[in-house]
Amino acid sequence: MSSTPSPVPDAPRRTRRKEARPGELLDAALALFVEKGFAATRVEEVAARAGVSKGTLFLYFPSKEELFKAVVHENAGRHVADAFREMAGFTGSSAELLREFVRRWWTQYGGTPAAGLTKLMVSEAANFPELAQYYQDEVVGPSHELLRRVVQRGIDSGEFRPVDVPPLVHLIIAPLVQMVTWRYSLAPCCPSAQQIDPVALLELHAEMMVRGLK
Amino acid sequence: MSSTPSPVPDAPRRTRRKEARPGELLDAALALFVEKGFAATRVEEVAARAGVSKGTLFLYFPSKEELFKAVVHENAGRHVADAFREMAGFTGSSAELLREFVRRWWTQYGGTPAAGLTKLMVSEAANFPELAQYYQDEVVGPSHELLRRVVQRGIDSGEFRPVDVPPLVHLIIAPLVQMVTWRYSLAPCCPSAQQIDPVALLELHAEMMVRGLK
Amino acid sequence: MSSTPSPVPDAPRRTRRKEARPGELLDAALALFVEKGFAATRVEEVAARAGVSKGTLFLYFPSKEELFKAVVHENAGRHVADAFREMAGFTGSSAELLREFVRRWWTQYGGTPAAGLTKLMVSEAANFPELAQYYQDEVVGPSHELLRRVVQRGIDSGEFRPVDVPPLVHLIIAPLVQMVTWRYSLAPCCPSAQQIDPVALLELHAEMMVRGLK
Amino acid sequence: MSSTPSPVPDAPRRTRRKEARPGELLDAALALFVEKGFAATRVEEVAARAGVSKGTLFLYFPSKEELFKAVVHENAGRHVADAFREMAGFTGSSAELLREFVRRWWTQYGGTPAAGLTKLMVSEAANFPELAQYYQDEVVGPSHELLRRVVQRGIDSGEFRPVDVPPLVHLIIAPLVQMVTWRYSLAPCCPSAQQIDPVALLELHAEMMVRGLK
DNA sequence: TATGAATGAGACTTCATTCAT
DNA sequence: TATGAATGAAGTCTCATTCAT
Repeated sequence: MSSTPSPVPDAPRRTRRKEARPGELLDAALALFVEKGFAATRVEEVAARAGVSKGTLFLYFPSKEELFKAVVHENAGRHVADAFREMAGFTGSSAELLREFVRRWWTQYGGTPAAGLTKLMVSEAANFPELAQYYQDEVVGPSHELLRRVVQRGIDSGEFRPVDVPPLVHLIIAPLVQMVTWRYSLAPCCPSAQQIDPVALLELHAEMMVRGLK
Repeated sequence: MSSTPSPVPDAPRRTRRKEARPGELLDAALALFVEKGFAATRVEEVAARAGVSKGTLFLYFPSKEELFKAVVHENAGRHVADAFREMAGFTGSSAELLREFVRRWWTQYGGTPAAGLTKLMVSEAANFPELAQYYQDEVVGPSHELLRRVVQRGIDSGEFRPVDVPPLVHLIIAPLVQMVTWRYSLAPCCPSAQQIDPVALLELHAEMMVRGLK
Repeated sequence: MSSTPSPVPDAPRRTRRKEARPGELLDAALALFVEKGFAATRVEEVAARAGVSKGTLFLYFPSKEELFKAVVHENAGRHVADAFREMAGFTGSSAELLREFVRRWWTQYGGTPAAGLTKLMVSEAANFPELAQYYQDEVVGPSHELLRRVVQRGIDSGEFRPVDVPPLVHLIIAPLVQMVTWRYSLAPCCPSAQQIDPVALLELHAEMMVRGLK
Repeated sequence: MSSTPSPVPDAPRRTRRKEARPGELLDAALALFVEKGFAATRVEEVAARAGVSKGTLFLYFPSKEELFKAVVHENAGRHVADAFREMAGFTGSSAELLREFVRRWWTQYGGTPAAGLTKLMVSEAANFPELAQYYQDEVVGPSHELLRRVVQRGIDSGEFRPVDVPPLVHLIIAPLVQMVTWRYSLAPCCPSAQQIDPVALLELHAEMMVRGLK
């Protein structure tokens, strides 16, 4: 532990650790809040999972509620902004753009630990209304906006038939959200439930949407 | 929303209503557990909403956990069995059968307070694994089985193109589950979010599925 | 239950039962208080053991404390007064009087359920100081007074050597009290403990006292 | 009696005394359990008497029951083992050995706060059967065994007349147990009762036993 | 900065007591 | 008089938060 073979003083490592603390705590908190919910998670567990003591957690976050808010802020929004940027320069067909969106959603968000945030917001929205609003504004709203543009692009180009766009966007998003919600709630408890390959499911989903829009 | 906080406005104290109490308590518990989660709901709140005192609740349910279990048992499974029965005798086209399933799902479940159970299970599955398994066995499994039959019926008759049925069933169910999950989580907190008419959304969903299956 | 084969109306039986109620409740309460202590005994148990409902108990005793006091009053004192009377007319030797006292103590008190009162007072004296004082005045004091007279009689007649009477009385009483305390506390839990025949023990006790006094 | 309610009069709040806490809590618990019984003692009282808060008690003992068990384990058995050791090397007459046993019993146990354990076990044996058995095995059994040897030694050497040893052992022990039981139950409530000097009483007891055994 | 012992508000649960029937 | 459903004060235990070290 305290024996450093390298002659370099341990200051840099300590500094790095010190700066890494909040991130480690946020990761631990995300995982535990997702798994057990906000109320059923004890701060001591979060601290232990991050490898620090209970008191240390409170040096970085003034309360359990603030820790929760930081978890949401840390994990929300980033991916949507990225997606916006990357979708903007797309030059292929709208069908292909839709397929690309679904694929990217999985690799950048749905398949990562950050996806647990979705279930977390579902569970705790009523107890943290201002966070729910924030999540709505930063994640849900922009995501829908992005998809509205994708669909409108297809309609405008004549590739898709004219449809009522907002409801359709809900239908595109629902299976994505549902998939991650499922993965972090019932799925871990139910070995009996048949496991569906996420990628295959998403491929089929994109296919169904494209066919339904022709 | 505007549901009566107390069953009778001018009810006297200490009325004896042994028969009605369990049901009133279960209704109150469902609403509060759905809204705030199991841990964040106090038994005293449940009792108050049912119009009784804290102690009375424990006359009917030996613990908060048992109350929770009773809430799930009370609200799970009933509707699925009904749906099975009514779908069995259907004689129209499979496209119409699919549309009928979606419509019935809304009138019999999605639009009723029992739909809150869906969000409740998402939130509490990890804390009540045995209940999650029960819910999987009694509700999720049978629902998927029912839909598998509906789709297979269409494929067998040549009305639907051949598809991998299990993933498709997930795609049919996802928007339904997502809708109620949404209604009991983010929606109440976000007036800014555009409200989508459920019936219109479900009509479009059925339409997209049918088109995607031709 | 309600079918009475006898043509006699059930009024007399009811009347008899009504008058017997307090006694049945007191018996039940004595047994349970002795077994589990005052605080750990629930009034509902007492009522159930007496064959009535919880509410009925409160028709006869205004509170659990008053029930306890009634139990003590009911069982205290009676035996001592009897003993006084019977000892008064004794004409044999003082050694024989001492033996007779010990024998009578067992048949009239130590071997009856009322003996549980001894353990009860030991356990609850601090929580019911005025009852402890009452018990001291009605039972302990008179018992010691009685024995003091017995011993003094022997000394006066020259049958016993001169001793300090009050401490000796304690020594005569201790094994009696200890025996019943034991029977209602550790003995029921410890089958491993060798069972001593009470009568033999008391015979030996009287013998030791008499020998020690010669 | 005049024992310090708080360990240090001007002790600051929130002192960290991890080592000393369990012992202080056990002492406080012994005193209160003896005085009021297990059920009637509130954990908050125990904590207050030990000079800590309610929550601190649960840092050291996981429940009130475990605290009780720890109190018994802490105070049981120690003295018996000591007595065995010291009696083993005795070289005087058996009469003197008996007197020495009684004296030692008082200085090492009967006159110390640990003597309250005797009354505690009498009161709570039925509610903690496994502890009663433990107490029987660790304290009562060995004590009787020790005294059996003492008496048998006297009989073997011809100093005592032959008697049935087990009942006699009960007679030797009864006044000792009775004395401490008394001191922690009725005595504190009854100033009217004549106070007997314990040492004088025990001297007389030993004398009576020795005389009765000649 | 980091620790973890200490705190005390708050939640579940029990049960003596009340009261409508 | 008898019942037992209903009540609510009180007790055990948890855990977010504080603070001496």
